[in-house]
Amino acid sequence: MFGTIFMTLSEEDYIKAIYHLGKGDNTTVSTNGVAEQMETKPSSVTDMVKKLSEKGVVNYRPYKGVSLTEHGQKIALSLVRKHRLWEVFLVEKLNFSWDEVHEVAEQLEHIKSEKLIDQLDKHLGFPEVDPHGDPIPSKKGEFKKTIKKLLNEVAIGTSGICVGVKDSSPPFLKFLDKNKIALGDTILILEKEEFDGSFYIQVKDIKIHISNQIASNLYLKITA
Amino acid sequence: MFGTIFMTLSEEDYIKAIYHLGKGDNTTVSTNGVAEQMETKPSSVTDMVKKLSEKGVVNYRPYKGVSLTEHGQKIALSLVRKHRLWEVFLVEKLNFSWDEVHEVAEQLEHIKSEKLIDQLDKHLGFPEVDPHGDPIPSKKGEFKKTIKKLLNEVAIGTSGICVGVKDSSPPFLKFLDKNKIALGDTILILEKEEFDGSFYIQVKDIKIHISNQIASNLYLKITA
DNA sequence: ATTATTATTTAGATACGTCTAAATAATTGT
DNA sequence: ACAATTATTTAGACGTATCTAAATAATAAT
Repeated sequence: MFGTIFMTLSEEDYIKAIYHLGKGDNTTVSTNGVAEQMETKPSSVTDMVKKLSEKGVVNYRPYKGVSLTEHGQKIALSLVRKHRLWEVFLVEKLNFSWDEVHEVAEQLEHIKSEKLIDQLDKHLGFPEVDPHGDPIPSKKGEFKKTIKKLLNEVAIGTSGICVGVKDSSPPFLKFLDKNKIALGDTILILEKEEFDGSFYIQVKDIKIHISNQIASNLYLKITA
Repeated sequence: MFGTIFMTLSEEDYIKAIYHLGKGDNTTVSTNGVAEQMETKPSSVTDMVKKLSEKGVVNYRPYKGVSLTEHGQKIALSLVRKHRLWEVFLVEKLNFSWDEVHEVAEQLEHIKSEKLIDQLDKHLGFPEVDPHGDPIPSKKGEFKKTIKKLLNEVAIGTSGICVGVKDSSPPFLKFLDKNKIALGDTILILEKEEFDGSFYIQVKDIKIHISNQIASNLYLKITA
């Protein structure tokens, strides 16, 4: 097997876009779809997709759309791996917040060095998910599936990452803020109070008690 | 003052090359010099230097050479700062060895995020020198001067980073290896034995005794 | 099924960064 | 001081990645 072919920055961005549009499965995606995702013009996509096809990383049939080859998928997964590892690094080691990491990770994911990524992975303690709760592919490209659930639907004893709210009214957000619950936090479900459906949960080493109404408005991402 | 103008990868590389050729002072350097440093052709340098001149980062007079403007120097120092901080990161946190860091740092130095660098600096404990003993410019562009000296010429009590050998014969290198002295190691001069000119030194928490002959063949880089 | 609409591709242009070959300026040797 | 040499620039070309405008294919509507 030859080492991964050299891809330009731009080529890598297209591969990632096609990957994300195809939702990780190898779905065929449209030229216009890619153009929108990349904030570019359809004609540019056609040009690039032809080139990627020559390189053997996508399957392209004019007017019929484009999908990643096996090789293309490997590259996409490697990029996703790098992106998410860097996100963990930024949050855990450099005090970035949940919503600041994407732009920087978008740059860092293009750095080419196998050793760098392997060592970064080790340095971070081989994390399984990124700060948004999304799974980090292994070196070989395997990764766990995750699902999004409301907190009140999650089994006792499992933990997940807070990824969103159902109710985004100011009072609710204020409540979360007061209780130091933020997006990106890992939440462990300790116990359910059957009497009123309330929950005992643990957020960053602090145990708190939340009503069922709160629980049914918080989305967690959990490893399936 | 406006934030730093956007520079492409290529432009940044030229700025750094001009900076290094000018040895940090604002010396005027030749087109051919830059071409050699960059491993490119003189005509390419002329083209780029014209563009950089338009952008106000270099002073360029045809046939007379090129130098950095104050703005160009700021950019160069910022690149050097980033490069060296990343080198420290790679060695201290990711177990890279002395000689593996350059290529990767060369890529990382182009990442654009002020917060990233500030936090990285903090994460590393605000280091003053990189693994090669070269000083790291502060955010404002100031940095300490360093000089290279033979170990036997260094004052007692000072420490420096091992950056080279005068005698590179196999027996000498084998001696260094046996005594766990490697390039990049910080060496502290503890005491000098006046009787035979030998030295007591400390390398990575270990005290050792070396002859004057050894001491006069080891180069240290010390902060002036 | 034919037309209208939308999606996609092609053709030709532009900006960037590079190159080679030719022209011109600066420097060196005698 | 002039010729020879070397350094530098100019002119014209190429590859990458993009764009606009026009042409063509696929899809939807009646």
